[in-house]
Amino acid sequence: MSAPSDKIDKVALRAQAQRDRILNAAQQCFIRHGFHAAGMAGIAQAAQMSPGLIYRYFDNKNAIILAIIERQLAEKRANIDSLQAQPDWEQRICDLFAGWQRGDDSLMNAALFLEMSAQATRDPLIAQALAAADQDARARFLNWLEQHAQAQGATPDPADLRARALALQSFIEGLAIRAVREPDFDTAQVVAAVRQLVPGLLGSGSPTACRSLSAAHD
Amino acid sequence: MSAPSDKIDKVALRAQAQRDRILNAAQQCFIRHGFHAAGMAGIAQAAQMSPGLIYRYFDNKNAIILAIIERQLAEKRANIDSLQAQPDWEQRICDLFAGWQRGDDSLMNAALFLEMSAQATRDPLIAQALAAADQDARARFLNWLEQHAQAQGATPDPADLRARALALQSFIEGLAIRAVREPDFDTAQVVAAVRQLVPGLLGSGSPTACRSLSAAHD
Amino acid sequence: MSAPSDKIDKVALRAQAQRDRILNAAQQCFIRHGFHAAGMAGIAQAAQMSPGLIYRYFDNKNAIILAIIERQLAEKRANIDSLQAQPDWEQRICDLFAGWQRGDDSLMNAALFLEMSAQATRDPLIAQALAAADQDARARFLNWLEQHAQAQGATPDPADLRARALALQSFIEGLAIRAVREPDFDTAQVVAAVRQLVPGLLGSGSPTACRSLSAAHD
Amino acid sequence: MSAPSDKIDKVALRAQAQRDRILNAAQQCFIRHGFHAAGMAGIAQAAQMSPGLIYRYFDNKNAIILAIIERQLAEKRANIDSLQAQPDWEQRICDLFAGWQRGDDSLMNAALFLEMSAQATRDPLIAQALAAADQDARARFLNWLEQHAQAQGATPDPADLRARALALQSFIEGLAIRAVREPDFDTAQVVAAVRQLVPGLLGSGSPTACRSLSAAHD
DNA sequence: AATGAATGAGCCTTCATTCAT
DNA sequence: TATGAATGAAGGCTCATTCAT
Repeated sequence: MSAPSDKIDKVALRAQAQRDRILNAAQQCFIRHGFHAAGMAGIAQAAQMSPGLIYRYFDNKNAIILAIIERQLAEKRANIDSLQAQPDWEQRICDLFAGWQRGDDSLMNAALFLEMSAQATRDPLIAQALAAADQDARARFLNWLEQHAQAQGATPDPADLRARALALQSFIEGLAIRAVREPDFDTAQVVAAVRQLVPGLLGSGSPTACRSLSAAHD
Repeated sequence: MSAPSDKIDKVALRAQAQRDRILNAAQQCFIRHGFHAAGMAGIAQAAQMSPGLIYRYFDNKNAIILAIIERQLAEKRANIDSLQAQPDWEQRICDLFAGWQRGDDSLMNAALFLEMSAQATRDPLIAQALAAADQDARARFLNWLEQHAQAQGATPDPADLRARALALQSFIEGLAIRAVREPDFDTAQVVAAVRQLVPGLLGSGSPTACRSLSAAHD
Repeated sequence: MSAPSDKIDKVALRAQAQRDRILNAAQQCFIRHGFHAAGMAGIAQAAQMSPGLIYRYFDNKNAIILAIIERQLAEKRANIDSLQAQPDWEQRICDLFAGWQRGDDSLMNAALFLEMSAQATRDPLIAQALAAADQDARARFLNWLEQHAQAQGATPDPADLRARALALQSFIEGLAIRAVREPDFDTAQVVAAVRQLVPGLLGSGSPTACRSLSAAHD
Repeated sequence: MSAPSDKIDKVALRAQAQRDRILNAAQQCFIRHGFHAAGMAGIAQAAQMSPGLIYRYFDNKNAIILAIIERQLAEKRANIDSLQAQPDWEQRICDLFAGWQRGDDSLMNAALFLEMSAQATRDPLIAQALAAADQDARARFLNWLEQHAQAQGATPDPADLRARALALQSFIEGLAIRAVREPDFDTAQVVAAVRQLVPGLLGSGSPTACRSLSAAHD
């Protein structure tokens, strides 16, 4: 005979599985139609369950959106981690971009990212979640740049590092938009663009060098 | 005595004024609530007219969305032009960013830009309009970089230039997202970030130079 | 100088001309789209005037419908008169039918006749007008049959005559429906059908006529 | 234990019941107000359900109209069949007429018939359905007349028979209009009218028969 | 007399949510 | 737990009618 805790676990496990099934279905629908245009009926069908059942696992549609967003943000964090872990980060960014172009669901989906960002403009709860994720992402970028600099024996200005982290973040998000907008874009160009920019970011840590470059223009 | 063309002009002028009033109201509503959640009733109220009257000037809600998008794209083009014209383009980008943060309607509104991009995922007409604007923008960026390089007597690889144009475009769009997401962000950081990145973009054109620079520090 | 009554006449004449222009336009629209689906805007355009002006000559749309109906009923009466006047009434009915098929506006239009009949089901005012016209038509038919019988020296039962008048009326209206429903119908068949029925109606006095007619077909 | 087909049957049965409830409500509303003026809200109220529910069973209002029309046409066919089956068809026609006067819903409703005919002028789909039903009805009339003639040993001209079928059809439809227009009409007159006309139609082509019949009434 | 811009009530339809089974 | 029928509040849009000019 099974202990009562076993049963509880089993129940909880099943509940989580149901939640996941709903979230997967919802994500698929949201990507295809957007948060608003995707209907609960469609989500239910995609999840192969009745519309009513969804409400046993989520309070309402907005709760699903919120959950999806949180899942995506976790995904994003994982991506950043892998970006950091991989030695050839240029290639990693290019892989990210290719995944975005493919509309890969397993990665932080780019279309969903736009939807989320737009939604955050209105829903303070979502805005807050995104802001937190942003802070986290930038902190990781910063940490990464710091380690990189230290590995090179450089001691860059902290403010300078923050600026670079911000630049890196902006650039990557800009690439996400590009992936959505030009799904047939040649990835090779992106590689080149990344090669153009990111060395400058990780680069010497000597703003002077950079500055001298621009100074040379004057 | 008044010429008949006078009256025609006046009528046409008033019609255009009405269209503008509707578009301004709609833009306001769209920014606040999104394309879908914004209702015709709300737009009518914001435009201080009855809902029915709107349909004298626009076929339907979608036509309004399209018109708004086209207006925004024109705005975007103007921004790029001004970016090109101004000698201190770093400052110009920072100004852009500040405008985005303020949610300035007169500029290409950043929240609207997200909404548009999300909508383009589903509506082919919008996707097409955005794609055309993107091509145009990149061509302008490219032209700008070319002129800049020529002014320096450099003859960079065309593929290289295309990559830089793409990078510039992505970075600026990434900044737009940032502006929406962190309305209270310190602009000073952005200035620094721009200083970090853009010189690398405009830079003499030899990525080797860039790399050798950073190599020089090792 | 003109007498004041002259001016009044001129004004009244112009008013009547305007009313007619509106009615003609409305009739055209009603036939094409039906009472409900025809809009005041369309009627105004067809009448080459502004929508607002129509309300100077008619209280509202329903008044126009009513006026159209009354005009049609007058038309109908004229048709019956001509039916009576013409010696070859068989041919006259066939002509009527052909006119209905053509959708001839100058005759009592068949499509309009259906619209009117349907409307009479709901609007008591219209029902009353139609009922009066029906009474009138039947009286004329009756009178016609009486004269026909007297011309043949017969003295049929008045109840019998009433029944025949009713039959004639029903048959003709049934033909109107047929004309609307089968616009490409061969008129020859209708001629034959008329030959079949109407002699039976007129015929109590002249069996020979009846026989010779059908004999002519064999 | 219940077979799964049991449940499926029950569901399908209920669905059909709901469809019928809607159609009955719609028919009632359409008769009272016409296709256009009858609102979905009214139909829903008459069917004692919410407006939204109707759309689970019908795609849109037009689908309801179509379904109503098809139901009416089936009714019409049944009426013709019963007309043919009954020995005393004169009486049957009179019964029909009385039913039309009563606005009997179970029979082919006369007011609805007008509405349908008017609608067919504009909607090609409806026109087609009505045309098909007309062909069918006329074929049945024709068959009926043929059998009748053969029973009498007569061999009438086929063209002649077609003409009679057309005449019969027109006359009956004309009676339907009359029923709508004069709901208080004395049915006795109709009986007489029918007696006047129909013998001529069924008659072997021998006017003597025609004459002797009407002479028998005097 | 004439215009046509403006109104606003009302229509058809959708969809998140609930509830009886 | 699961279903899916049922609800009803909006939403987009039309159109008869009015009114300032």
